[in-house]
Amino acid sequence: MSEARQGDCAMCGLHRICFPARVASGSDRNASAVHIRRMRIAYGNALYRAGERIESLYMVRSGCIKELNGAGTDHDSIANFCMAGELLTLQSAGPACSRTTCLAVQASFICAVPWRIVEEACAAAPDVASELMNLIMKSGVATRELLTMIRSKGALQRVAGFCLNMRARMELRRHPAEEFRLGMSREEIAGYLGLRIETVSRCFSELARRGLISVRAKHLRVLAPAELRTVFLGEGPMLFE
Amino acid sequence: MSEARQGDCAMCGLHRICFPARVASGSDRNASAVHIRRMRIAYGNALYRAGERIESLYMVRSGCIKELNGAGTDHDSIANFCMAGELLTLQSAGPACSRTTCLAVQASFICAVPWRIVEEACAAAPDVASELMNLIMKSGVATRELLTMIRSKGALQRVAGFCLNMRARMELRRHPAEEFRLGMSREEIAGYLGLRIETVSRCFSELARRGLISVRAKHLRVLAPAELRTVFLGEGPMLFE
DNA sequence: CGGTTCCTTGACACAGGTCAATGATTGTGG
DNA sequence: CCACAATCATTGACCTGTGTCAAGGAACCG
Repeated sequence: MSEARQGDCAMCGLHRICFPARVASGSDRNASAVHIRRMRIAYGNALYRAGERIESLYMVRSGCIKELNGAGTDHDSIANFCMAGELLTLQSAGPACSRTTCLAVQASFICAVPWRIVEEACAAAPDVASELMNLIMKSGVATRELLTMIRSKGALQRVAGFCLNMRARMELRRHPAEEFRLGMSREEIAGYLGLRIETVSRCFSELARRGLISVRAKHLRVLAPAELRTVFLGEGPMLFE
Repeated sequence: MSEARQGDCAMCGLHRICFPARVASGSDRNASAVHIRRMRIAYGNALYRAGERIESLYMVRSGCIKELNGAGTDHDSIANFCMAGELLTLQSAGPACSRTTCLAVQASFICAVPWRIVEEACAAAPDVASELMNLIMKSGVATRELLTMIRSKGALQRVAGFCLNMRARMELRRHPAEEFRLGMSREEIAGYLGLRIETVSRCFSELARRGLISVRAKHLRVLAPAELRTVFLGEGPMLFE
């Protein structure tokens, strides 16, 4: 059973893009199973909290994790949503303690590689080190893009951008991209986008009214990505009618 | 002359906190002078532009540099202001091309260390490597804090936070912290904070009316940091009167 | 000193926040 | 499996903070 849980990396749908697997198998093709630890986080539970020492690099295997600045007591501190195939911890790794808290937005499975192993792999293989550096910087770029969006775009544009972003990430992981399930609540989306839940709701409705998406509860279907992009890029705020 | 320009690291007021100096002098105490290159960027000129290959790690020695996402053609893309003693390039270093454009907000002096030297120093000294990693992550934390501020705070709070932030950074570099010169224009502050110049102006005026700061053109004086912090932390938006 | 650019201030409009009521969805116990 | 409650999402009416437009005023530069 433990054997089975640890040995199925090759079977994992994410194997193609799995950085942990590449790290762990640096020297030995079969070592990955030994070093990668699997864990399940139930809804609402923490993977780790601010102030704790982070001993592993984590990847979301399935589900959705929200990364909160600090203890995450304020509802306005969602720094990022991590979907299947994405890495956590990149902003607060190393010897220092975590500055973020990671909570499961829905029941999630996580793969973990001890940082010690990551560091060894980086020292042994320069391409792994530079890939890690690239991943860290990319995570910074994502934050900056969110910042730019929130500074300069209206509510409808933000929500359109959110839908497109989610779609792109789903597609990257080879999920069916047209229709998928949002793991997070309206409140979490609102906090992430710097809006209120009522506004998020109104924007979803408006986009649905225009026939660009369809939403029912947490099920989202992107009907017209091209027009959605037009809305996202378009100037000015929400403009009903 | 070239000797003089390169040899005065020990005379530099920033020497205490200068990461480039520490990197360059890793093996040899006197090597720093050899590897650190100095340059002057005139007002409005670029240190580098998006798409260019970055061959050095840069530090602002004096003046102020604005880091823009992408080409920086939009006026809403200011990712950061870099003041004396602060590092650039941390988010877009390495083999990839720069994703940011760096322009001089005012005439500035820059110190540069080739990334090749940085990498060598990191390989040779693990504490330099971990310090670099820490610096990169800290720059990410700053971006996240800005994001949180803009998502959750009103205009007056943002401007108060901006004043406090500037003050703290001046203090860190041993500048006189009560009164200093803002290098950037109102338009640049507005773009950075996600506001319009009129709003920034009104907020400066309001804070001055309350006796917390005094502003005349680009000269800023922080009169009551404690009360300013109260405004910054306080809930709700601007609230004239 | 005159022109240009930047900053300040005012009047007004509107996007989105707030408050409140209703409807949908999920979870629980009989 | 159905009722019931609790939570979450939607929708409407209204209000306010900040954007927009416009008109001076101050600072900078030749």
